[in-house]
Amino acid sequence: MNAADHKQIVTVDVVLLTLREGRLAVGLVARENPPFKAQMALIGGYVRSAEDDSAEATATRVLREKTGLEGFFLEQLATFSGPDRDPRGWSVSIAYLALTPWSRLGGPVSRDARLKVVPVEALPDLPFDHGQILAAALERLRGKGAYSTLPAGLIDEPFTLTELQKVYEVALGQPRLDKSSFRRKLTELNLVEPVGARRTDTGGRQAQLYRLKSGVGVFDRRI
Amino acid sequence: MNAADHKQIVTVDVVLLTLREGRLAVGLVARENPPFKAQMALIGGYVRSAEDDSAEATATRVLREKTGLEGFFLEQLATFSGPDRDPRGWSVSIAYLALTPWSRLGGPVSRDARLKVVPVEALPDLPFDHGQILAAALERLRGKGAYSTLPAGLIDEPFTLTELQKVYEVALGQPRLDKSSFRRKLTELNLVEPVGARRTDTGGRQAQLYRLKSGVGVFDRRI
DNA sequence: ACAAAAGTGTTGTGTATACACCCATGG
DNA sequence: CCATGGGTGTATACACAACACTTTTGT
Repeated sequence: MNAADHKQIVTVDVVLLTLREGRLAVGLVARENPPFKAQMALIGGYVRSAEDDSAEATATRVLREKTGLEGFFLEQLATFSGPDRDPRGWSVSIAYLALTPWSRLGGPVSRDARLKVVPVEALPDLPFDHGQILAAALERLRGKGAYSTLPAGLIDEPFTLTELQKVYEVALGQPRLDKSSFRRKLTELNLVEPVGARRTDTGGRQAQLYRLKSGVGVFDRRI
Repeated sequence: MNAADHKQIVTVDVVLLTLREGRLAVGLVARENPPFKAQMALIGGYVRSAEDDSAEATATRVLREKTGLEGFFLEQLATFSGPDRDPRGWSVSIAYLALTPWSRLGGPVSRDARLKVVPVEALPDLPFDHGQILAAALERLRGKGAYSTLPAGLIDEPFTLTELQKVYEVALGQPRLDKSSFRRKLTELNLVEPVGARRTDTGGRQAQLYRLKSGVGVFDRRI
């Protein structure tokens, strides 16, 4: 075993998903350096031993650097590796899924022209194996979204149940969930709790606002 | 950013699980080198850029080196990282879950005295964060086992349905699954198919033998 | 009064659980 | 003919999807 055997490149890539104008969208940045300079890519960067306490810390840091924000929902996805996925050499990318309401990106985005939030149905060609990583993220959202409150990370709290249902429909790729079943499950499983306000700007009857009871809840039944 | 920032250690650790005498057990090897020399630890090793085509290839290789065998069921678990988990420095461990029937280990194990298969209820202290990695593996087995044929990787094909049910009971930590429901689900969801032989060595009525229809099947209902 | 959106009931269909029962084989 | 383990049927309770219906608000 020679010296080169220990020189793998270690990076983190984050799939930052949000819901923009009713469509699932992903945050991409123009790459500043080669390879693939100026091409749109997932938010990512090298792990820095000196400042990062874990790969998750790297994810938090690169998100802060590219969006100016912190406090995203963040979950490890999977790790991609091999000699060919990066032209610089044998590389490891620890991939993360991040979720955010669009309202948080609406402001700061304008300050950093490099960050673009692109609908997943209108993606440019992505460098490295970022297409695969994004596919894994969407599959996780669909899969885990069916039995957890994961999709709630895509909108602001508080929300109305109708709003939340629309988020689930988009996240799961299901055109129409049943209103009655959806509400019963969320309330009976104690996943949401009402806040003392109602939404008044919708035209019809004023809707009760809710928030999640405790972070991301996972349950055994499907939504 | 200085040069040390790119010098993370990249390793792979494999949680090799099997079913030994009715109990869940994990394959451990005595470490040959410091740190923690001679202590029992998960099967693992450095990623070697020159010979490994991916982290999964590293997992396959270290399994071959420690057990003399190939062809295990293998699935990526998660990646553990940080400055403190390994005294040698900032490290990344890509963890894998491997499953095997005990019969495969029974033979070659005796050839390599370093490999021990230890019941998970009688574990020694493990080095690094191997305790955490093992916990993640058991949780994956329990979680995914409830809606997939994952636990079948713990026994030989062909098997009787009673045998398979016992494996599920141990893997999921459930003392007693209902026989009728278990059988109905496996057959109605087309997960197993009968082979043309029956088990004759059980005392009572001869049992039909089955095998999995197509690798590890995942389904939406619980077992 | 009407439209629009929120929110609730009702009903048929299916699925799970628990349990009892029958079948085949060896001693 | 009894013990042992394999294999099947059923009844009750529960969960779900679909759909209709009622309620509240703005215009």
